[in-house]
Amino acid sequence: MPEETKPDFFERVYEVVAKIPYGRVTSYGAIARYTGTGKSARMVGYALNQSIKSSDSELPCHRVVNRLGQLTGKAYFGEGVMESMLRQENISFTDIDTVDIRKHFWDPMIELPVRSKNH
DNA sequence: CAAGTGACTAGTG
DNA sequence: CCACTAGCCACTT
Repeated sequence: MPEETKPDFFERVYEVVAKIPYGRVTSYGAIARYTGTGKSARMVGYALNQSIKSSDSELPCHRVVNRLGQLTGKAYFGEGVMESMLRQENISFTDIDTVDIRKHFWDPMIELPVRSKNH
């Protein structure tokens, strides 16, 4: 029987998400670009969806929002859970379902050290 | 195997 | 600003 044949892309997404600092948020597209796939922002959300199902993921997937700061994945956390988690981290909101992404945006392309082959 | 779906985004008009 | 399109790709029907 086939085992979990997850693409490496999923694993790379998990690595990046695990490094999002407390009190910061990033976007699906930003993660997609950092992992090298560019336009597959949809798969980032898909990967997180898979991880959240295995409850012991421990990934701060609540810190991932869309490019406008909207909590497009809140439905997968339970009622008001995502908002609560973000507010607990002192993240400010500009609307009912929207965080102030300009203030809290964390771009892995900038903030994470680029993996160079020379190290 | 074809068609539909989705936690997205950038582009066009 | 709004509506629509194309690209993306794993997964479901």
